[in-house]
This record gives sequence, structure tokens and C-alpha cells, in this order.
Amino acid sequence: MRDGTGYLQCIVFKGNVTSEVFEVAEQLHQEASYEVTGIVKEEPRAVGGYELDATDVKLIGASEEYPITPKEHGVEFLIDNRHLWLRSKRQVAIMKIRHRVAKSIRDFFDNRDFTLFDPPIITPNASEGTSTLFEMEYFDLGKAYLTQSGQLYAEAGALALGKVYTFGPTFRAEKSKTRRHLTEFWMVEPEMAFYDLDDDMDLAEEFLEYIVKSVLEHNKADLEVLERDISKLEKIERPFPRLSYDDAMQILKDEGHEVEWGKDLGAADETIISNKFDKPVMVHRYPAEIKAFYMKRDPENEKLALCVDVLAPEGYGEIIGGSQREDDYDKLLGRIEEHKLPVDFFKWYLDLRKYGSVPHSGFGLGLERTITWICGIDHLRETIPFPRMIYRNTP
RNA sequence: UCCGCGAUAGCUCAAUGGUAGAGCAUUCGGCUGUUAACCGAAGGGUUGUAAGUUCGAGUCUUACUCGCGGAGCCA
Repeated sequence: MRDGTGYLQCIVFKGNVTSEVFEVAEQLHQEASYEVTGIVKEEPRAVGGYELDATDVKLIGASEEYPITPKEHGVEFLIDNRHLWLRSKRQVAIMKIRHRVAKSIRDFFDNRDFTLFDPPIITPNASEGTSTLFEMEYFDLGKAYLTQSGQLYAEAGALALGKVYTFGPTFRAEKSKTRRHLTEFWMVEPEMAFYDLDDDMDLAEEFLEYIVKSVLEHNKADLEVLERDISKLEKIERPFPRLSYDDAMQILKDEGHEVEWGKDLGAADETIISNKFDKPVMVHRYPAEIKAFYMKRDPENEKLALCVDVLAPEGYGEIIGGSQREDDYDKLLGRIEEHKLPVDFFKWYLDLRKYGSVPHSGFGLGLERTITWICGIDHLRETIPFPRMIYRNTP
């Protein structure tokens, strides 16, 4: 029996019930819903040590030929039946962990005087220009897009409220067919006035530690269902290793891998680096060339951006991307022009530098990637109730 | 967009170029302190689509469709 709070074994003994009740019990196929009256007994043979000895059984909803059997199934079949797959023990455990991660995210920021700040989902501009956007016609105003990040709006919020965070769905029409991509995924993006890159990294580190500890504290049973090696999560404590991009390149070189300064780290590179540590690794100060226009340059080396990527352990890859933002009006305008972005759309964004600009920083954490890592599972499609992927938008 | 792999019963998979099978599920019968129960029986197929090679194609060839993994890009 499953009721949403847990599982209980229930026994219907021929000798303890009427023949009518026994007949009803015989009709209870997999996933039928029913009401049972009985006596709870201690029973060492039952999982959990207790079972319900039924005296009466009432059928509520029959379930004929339930498609998902206790045997093995393929991925396509299971996702076609996602609405039913969610009932299985493993999926229930993942959804409970998702809830815990989301709750711990809100608690973390709420307890540190951040204000939840909701950016629009429909936007007229591309925040980074590179990614593909979901496009729509917006009445008489031309094209509009589904947001791929609330960051630019969060910056406006930070200048109004000091410390803010956004938390909601974001959309990317990237044609990525991998176990790390969804077209609709959730992101949390804190943005803080007067934070420099070091402050930003300190916060990210404390944040990740908090989330993992919260799951360990409340979801041990769920992690057990997933057969997660908990000892790996117990090691997630500050401080996390911090490497500059140059340090990372050196590690790759020492490992005998061909590297070229100025190129972004590939997935294989990230795995090599993260496998050298048992904690998340923070890689900072990438070449500005390969990073977004809004990132501030390192005053000590203008070729570098004041940015950070956090790589999850065990090869789970990037879960956080963040930076200190460019706060100088002229420099930011220059970047927008260099990237050939429509200046008109960014007028409001430039205003943030025109009227009382302050140094500020922030980062974005991908919810599903984080859950995938914490759960120790191999595909992020299981971490959201109804995944949206390049070749699937049903059920 | 590119590279690789795949598509056979409701599901998971077998089948040297030679009569398309098993386990599970379903139905029927039996048995049972089970927890992926067990024993017996039955039904269930245009082998993704189209063309080609061949005496003969699930198997070989070509194209297409769909799916999976990866690269790039990203959280």
C-alpha cells in the first residue's frame, strides 16, 4: 500500500475475512486504489517491521492491465508513461528530494535577507545572444521570447533591494540531446549589490553546502531508495577548491591533454578536473572572449572575466555559472556593441549603470542538474515531473 | 548541424540468408507468509516505412521516419 506518506505491507488472510472480502482482494491488481480496515501488527518478515492484517477491503478504483510492471522497461516506454511512472518508488524518492532542494534554496536565501524577485518569463531580448530562444509573436510589438535567464532583471532588483533572488523556469531552444539538457528547466539566480567575485564564490559555496546538508538531514530514506552513496555527499563541506582557468589548463596539461588557451573547457575536461577532488570545484577567471558580454573584466588582466563555474563532483559537470557584472556604463555599452546586440533593447539595462551604479555579482544554479548530482542518477529527465526535451513535449 | 548505436508480441529481449521464439504481462486452472512469488495451459506478430539484391530477407544494400548516447552550446 502507498498513500503518499510511505509504504505498508498489507495481508489478507482467507481465514480472517469473509469470502466476499477475499474476492475483492483478489481483484486488486497493480495500482488499484482501495480502502483497508485492519489491525497493525509488528511483523519481522515485513519490510519496515510492521504490516496491516486486513479485516475488510473496499475497492475504490480498479486498475486493469497497468502498463508498468515490476520488470525492466526501456527509457522511451517509461517517458511515454511518465504520468504513471511518477508513482514508482524511485520517482517518488526523486520528487521528494526535488522538493527538499527547492525548499532549501528558498530557506537559504530567505534566512539571509534576500528578497524573492520574479522576473518576466516573456522578454524582448536575448540575455546572452548565443543560445537559441523560443520565439513567439507578441501582438503588434513583433517578436518576443521565452526567458533563458532572469539575471538582467535580477540586477535591476539588486539595485532596488540589495540582495534578491529569482527562482523559476527558464527556456533554451538549444538542440542538445544529452543527459544534461532540458529545453525547460528551473534556475535560481541570486544577485547581490556590493558583492565582488570573491563574495559571490563564498556565497555559492555556502549555498551548495546548505542544500546538500539539508537533503542529508531530511531525505536519507529517499537517498537509500536511489542507492546513493551517501558518504560522497557527506564530504560536501566548505571550503571548496578554487582554481583559476589558468590553473585548470595546467592540470589538463599535466594530465597529458592537449589544451589551447582561450578555449572553453569541454565536458571531458571538466570531468578530469572534477575527478581530482571530492568536492565541487570552482573554476574562475575564464578568458573574457568566450564569456558573456555583461561580465566584468579582471582589472589585473583585462583578458580575463571575473566569472566562476562550479563543477559538481563525480563527473556531473557544471551546476553553477556566475560572475561579477560590468558596472561601468561606457565599458558595458562597448561590449554590447562588440557583441552586435541591439542597444535599444538594453537601454534600461544600461540605465542601471547610469544612475548610481554599484559593483554587483550573482550566479545561476540549475535545479535539475543539482538534483541529478545529489540523487546520483544518470539522467536529469527524471528530476522534473514532466521533462521537456528537444524531441519530446508529451505527456 | 555533426558522429555513433538502435527499432522484432503489451513490456524487456533472442533468432548462421532457410517454418519468428523466451521471460514478464494478460486470460483460465492450481498452489502459496509473500515482498520482481511459484506450477500448468491458452491467446497474442504485415519484424519502423519504402524500394532493391536473392530460389528465399527479421538478417544483406539504399533512402526515409522515429528513438537513444555523445560533440558543439549550455545550467
